[in-house]
Amino acid sequence: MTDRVYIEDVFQHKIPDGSDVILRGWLYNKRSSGKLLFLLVRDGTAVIQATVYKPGVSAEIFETADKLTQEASLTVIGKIKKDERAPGGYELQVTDVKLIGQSVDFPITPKEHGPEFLMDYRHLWLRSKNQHAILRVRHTIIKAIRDFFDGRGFTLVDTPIFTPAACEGTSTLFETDYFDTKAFLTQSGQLYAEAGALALGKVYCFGPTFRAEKSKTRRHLTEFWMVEPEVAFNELKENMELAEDFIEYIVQTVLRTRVEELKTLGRDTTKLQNVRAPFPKIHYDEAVKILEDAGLKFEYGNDFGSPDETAISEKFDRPVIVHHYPSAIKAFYMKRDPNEPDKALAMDVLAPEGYGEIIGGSQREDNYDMLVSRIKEHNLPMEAFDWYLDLRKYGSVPHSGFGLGVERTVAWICGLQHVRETIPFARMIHRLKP
RNA sequence: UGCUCAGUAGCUCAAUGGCAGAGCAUUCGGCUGUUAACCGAAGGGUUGUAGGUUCGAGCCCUACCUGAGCAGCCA
Repeated sequence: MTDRVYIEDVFQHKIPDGSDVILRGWLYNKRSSGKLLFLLVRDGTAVIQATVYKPGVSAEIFETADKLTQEASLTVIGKIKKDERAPGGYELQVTDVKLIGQSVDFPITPKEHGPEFLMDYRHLWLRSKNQHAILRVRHTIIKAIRDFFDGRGFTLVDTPIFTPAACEGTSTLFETDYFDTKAFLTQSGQLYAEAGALALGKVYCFGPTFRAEKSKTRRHLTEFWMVEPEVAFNELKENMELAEDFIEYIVQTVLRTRVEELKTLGRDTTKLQNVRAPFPKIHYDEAVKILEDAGLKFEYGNDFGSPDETAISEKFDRPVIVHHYPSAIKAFYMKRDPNEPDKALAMDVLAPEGYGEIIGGSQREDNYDMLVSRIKEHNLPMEAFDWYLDLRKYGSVPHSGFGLGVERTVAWICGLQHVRETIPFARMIHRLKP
């Protein structure tokens, strides 16, 4: 009896040495030594070396194996053997090979390629080892996000992608035609999550968000995934504590379960080991002092630029939380500190190693009249926010939340230079295909 | 949108203003232990586009196109 097995199970010693097995997959690479062929076969779980010895198989089978090309799909039948010479310590001694689908001139060779070429062939690039590792880490991060909130009694509240108006009024939105009226693709589910929090207490939304800014940097996508928890009765302090516990949980889960993938990516994990709560929490004024001490040109009252964030995060061995930003540079819905009326009860989490802002959050304005004047100050259309204002009319409470960018988090944990590799099919200003 | 850089074989890159090149990939040949295998041979080019300078332009000049990095915006 010959069973179909996954390669991963072979390396995890789940298949007894000497077993006859069937593997189904694709040809990753091939080497030949005359009468001996080395087929590197991948099936999505791992890559195994399969050997075809000419005198050991029929001429027809040997020729089939000899003519296989990169990424041809195939079925191989053979015997699993322990062998020190094989990568991973196991190989398959082939008795039969069947070609399923041929692959002529596969564009991505095992040599170097530039990012533009690889992004053009993103649908095929996903078949390579590093991309497997990244996507598996992404999967684990997303699962950790959900496990964290689910384990704390949060309810997932899905928020709409079509929205009637800007959430924050600052960013540029993608506009679409919606039955002869305008609709915009959401840039945040937060306002709806607030409604959810006042209904269910602890909620989070998790979905794609869209920003039409013409950003061309390694940190920006036009379509990215964001998770946004929102908690009734939480104030700034509890919000920051939730954020640090959350990030600790994500990072430690990846470190525990994705050791191999991080090794494949060449990620030095020593700095990730430090990611334990509590994180350092500094007031905006302290952050400004760090910049002044570092000799950077910075005007008090401004938001931090990318080089500023890097300079601040370099002072710490784990993510740092900056709070009490000037309210003038923050969104209309952020509550001001009664003791410091020019500052918002806002907080950003800056990742180490120059990865920048991965979380932005705040305590929300919960007073009806204050919120009305904020909307006026920001020149936002009052009628678009009538339902949002209702939340302050009927049993308003202090509440807080934040948003975490999934792709920036993946880039940081994987140690990648660019967020374009952290999502299967990136959408950027110059990239709508594939 | 601004600044900087780049565009040459399928890919990654060379080529002082003077014959268009290499490695990999592909095809053919060789090899029973390869590890991005190796050895030998062959095919493969409107040098991003348009114009200009020059006896002569891949190289210099102008415009445009495409992309990358940085900045702003933000997660």
